[in-house]
Amino acid sequence: MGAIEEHHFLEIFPFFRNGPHLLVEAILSSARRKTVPKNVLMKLEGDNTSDFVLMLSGEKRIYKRSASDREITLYEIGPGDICVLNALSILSNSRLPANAASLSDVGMLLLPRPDFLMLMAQYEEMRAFVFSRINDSLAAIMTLITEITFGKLDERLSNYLIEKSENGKLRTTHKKIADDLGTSREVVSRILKEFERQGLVLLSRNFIELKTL
Amino acid sequence: MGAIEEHHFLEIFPFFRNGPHLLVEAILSSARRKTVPKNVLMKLEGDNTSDFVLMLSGEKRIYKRSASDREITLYEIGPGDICVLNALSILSNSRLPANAASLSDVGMLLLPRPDFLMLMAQYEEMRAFVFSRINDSLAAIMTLITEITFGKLDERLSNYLIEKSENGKLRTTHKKIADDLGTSREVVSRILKEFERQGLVLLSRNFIELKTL
DNA sequence: AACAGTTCGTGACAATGTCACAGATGTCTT
DNA sequence: AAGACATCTGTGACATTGTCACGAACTGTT
Repeated sequence: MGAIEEHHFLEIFPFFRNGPHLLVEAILSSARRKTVPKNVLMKLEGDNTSDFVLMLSGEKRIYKRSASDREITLYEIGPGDICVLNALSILSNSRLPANAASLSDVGMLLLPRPDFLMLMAQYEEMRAFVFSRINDSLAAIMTLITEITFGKLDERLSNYLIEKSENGKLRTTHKKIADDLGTSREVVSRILKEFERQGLVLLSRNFIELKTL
Repeated sequence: MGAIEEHHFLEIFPFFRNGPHLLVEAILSSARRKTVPKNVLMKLEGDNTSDFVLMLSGEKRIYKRSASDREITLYEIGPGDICVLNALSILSNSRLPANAASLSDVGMLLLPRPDFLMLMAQYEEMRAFVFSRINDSLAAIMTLITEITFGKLDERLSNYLIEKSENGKLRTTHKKIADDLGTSREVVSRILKEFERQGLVLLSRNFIELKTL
């Protein structure tokens, strides 16, 4: 494991290039590295958080679950991100209001709460970094609320397909799409089938191909 | 107008009783007081914010609007509150992602951005206060997402009626309820009428009475 | 080839959103 | 008091989305 090298850290978090060198050193000396394999449930709603998380690699999904079998993704984070809910839980010493799971193998830096609070107290740049990331996620959450409240599902789904696909190809299940969008599997299947009838996509098990790029 | 007295401020923001006296003095000396009458649109989505707002009296509604005529209330703030979106916009120097309107006559303290940033830099207690308020609002927003995604509208509506009514009485319109809940006026009218058929409420123009307390 | 587990398709019905329009109820004017 | 007017409410018809129940199709394993 060992410490991460500074130049590597700065590649992932270029924001700190303009900050004081001491801040970067402080982060790297206090933080320990952790890796988590793909598809692991990392935090449950209600859990406490003792460490501030800086994402180095991989993707993480933050989501809510309902009593029945439904879910909705609040946001995802990747390399160079932090997690709003994680940060605020630590800063205000409260429990997490959502679940977190790894979407791929994840590498991260864990900064113990006391060290994090100290850095937030000492460094203007640390605060600016955290606030801007919190603000970004919050803006995304506002957009999410607008979309689930006012948006049409077929549009949300087609945006989703475009965003998630690579080269017009997407390897996933209808259930996973439904869990991201906050709807049910049947509805996704239904709309996708309608898309297929219109010649927009090609469906097969675990796979969707977009025909109109 | 004039400066607010310290003991009055501490009644509304008891959190600062345990903090350093200097912090309270700094807030009160930098802040200017402002009042806004009822039902005034105070901020539009996309506006910039130059001041940090501390609510002294009255209620404010933070909400999103759709292209059509629909709205949804994200949260409301009252005396002793601050506004997450306001705070984060200032801290990260970005635009507001939602609208704000006064629900009643509102009295507030406005703290210019530079002063606010300085207080956040200098005082642990200021940070703790702001973070805990941001965290509370964020938790409320998470709950909102869960409810609009997984919740049934009749339950949401009956909770709303119970919460908003005083002595089982509520003076409002169906449209306003719809705008709070993020649905349409017709749907609210329909469900309310069904409640009335079940003997749960009594409906008249601009007025709802709950029969089952 | 048979089996088990998952994924997908679909009909039927319930809940919610949209549209169109009529009727009811306040307020204001005269 | 009567009428004019704006606003609020009720409702039918239809579209979209959510739920339930079931079976078919696909995949990997034995």
